[in-house]
Amino acid sequence: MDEQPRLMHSHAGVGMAGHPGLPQHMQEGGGATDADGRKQDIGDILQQIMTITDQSLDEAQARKHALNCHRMKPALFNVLCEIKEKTVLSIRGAQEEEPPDPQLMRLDNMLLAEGVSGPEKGGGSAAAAAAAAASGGAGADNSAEHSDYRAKLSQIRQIYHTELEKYEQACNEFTTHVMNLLREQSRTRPISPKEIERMVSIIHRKFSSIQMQLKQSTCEAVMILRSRFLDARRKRRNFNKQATEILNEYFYSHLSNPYPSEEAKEELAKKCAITVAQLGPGGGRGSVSPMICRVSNWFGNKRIRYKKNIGKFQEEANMYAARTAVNAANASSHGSQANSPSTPNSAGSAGSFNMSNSGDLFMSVQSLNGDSYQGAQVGANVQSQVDTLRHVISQTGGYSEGLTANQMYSPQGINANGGWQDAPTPSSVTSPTEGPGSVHSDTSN
DNA sequence: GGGTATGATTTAAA
DNA sequence: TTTAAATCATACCC
Repeated sequence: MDEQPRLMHSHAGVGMAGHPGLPQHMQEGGGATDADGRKQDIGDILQQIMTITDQSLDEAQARKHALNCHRMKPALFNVLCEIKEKTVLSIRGAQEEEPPDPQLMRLDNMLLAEGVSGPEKGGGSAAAAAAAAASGGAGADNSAEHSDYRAKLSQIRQIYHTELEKYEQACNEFTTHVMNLLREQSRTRPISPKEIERMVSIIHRKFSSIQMQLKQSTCEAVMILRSRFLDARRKRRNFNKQATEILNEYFYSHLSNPYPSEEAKEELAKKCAITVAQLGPGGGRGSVSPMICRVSNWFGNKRIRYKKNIGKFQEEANMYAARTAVNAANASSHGSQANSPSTPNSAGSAGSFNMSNSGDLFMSVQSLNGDSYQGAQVGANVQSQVDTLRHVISQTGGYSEGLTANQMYSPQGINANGGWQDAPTPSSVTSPTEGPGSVHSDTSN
């Protein structure tokens, strides 16, 4: 473009009497024949312009060149300038600055907050961190899931940036192309800088609307990913049967005070092979380890459900009482006096706790005898109790069959106030002591 | 599909 | 911070 485009400012002063669109020289020496000839010329030029698009590129270039060199061209150009002047006036109103699109702003903010746009934060994202924080301390243990989340988010981020770059490149290319075209066209028709500016802004607007679609899709993808991630975290995973049995054994053998200490919880978690659960805010019950949290959850649920419906749990209580009694008896008969009350089953075998010191066991065993509980019986011989129990079992063919719940088991652990017999002081299970009103005894005595 | 069991979460209290 | 209690949400069973 070595030739300076003839922009609109070059036509100042155009217009005169006779023919407002024609310059002076076109109206001079006017005979009828001349006028007719001029009209014919203009008509020809216009006709050529109209048909220029129907021609091949080479032909069009040749025609264009011919037009540019035509003697009537300056006159025609000025006519077009004048027409343009009026047109530009009419479109001036549409040039107003538009306020930023609120939806676009929302999308931008969201992408920024999710870590998709803006600077990348250590390969992760603000959202991942937020999700981790929302999970209530389970973050470290869920690193696998987090890394999965981060990887997917990073993928989204990458796709987003690639697409965005493509759009921007296409936008720039298209803008350059249109500007070149307009510059080229400005040789044959008047084009104001504002008009070019306007065209560019139209192009940018079109591309930004496409960008908005991209941003919207990205946001949706992030939302889906996030909801899936969080939903997965909320999923309940049942404990396996063995874990439930271990927990139940502990619960029923510590019925008077089913509040395992932190250590006991940890031990239980290990014993049960409790995996990391997806504990959300509050679900952790304030504990440090998520595994311990799950144990705490289990005990919390168990305590409240047991208390609410003791009758329902009687059979279960009987069963576990009998089982622990057998375990105690076995331990006792092997001469291995239980000596580790603090940590469940530190001496016991495969998945059962040694409850030799558990007063709760006695409560159940004594109930099996049909005797009402008497504090004086505290310290009764373990073996005799177990023998009785075995007798009952052999007679009934099962732990509870043939016996009513009341015969087998009477609700224990709950005091008249609806609380547990032992003070609900957590972590006291390590060494159950005989408090006032306590109904259990320690066999080690 | 509906009922129940059960792990997780939330809220309030101590 | 832990717990009780209520509630939610899902797994499981029929």
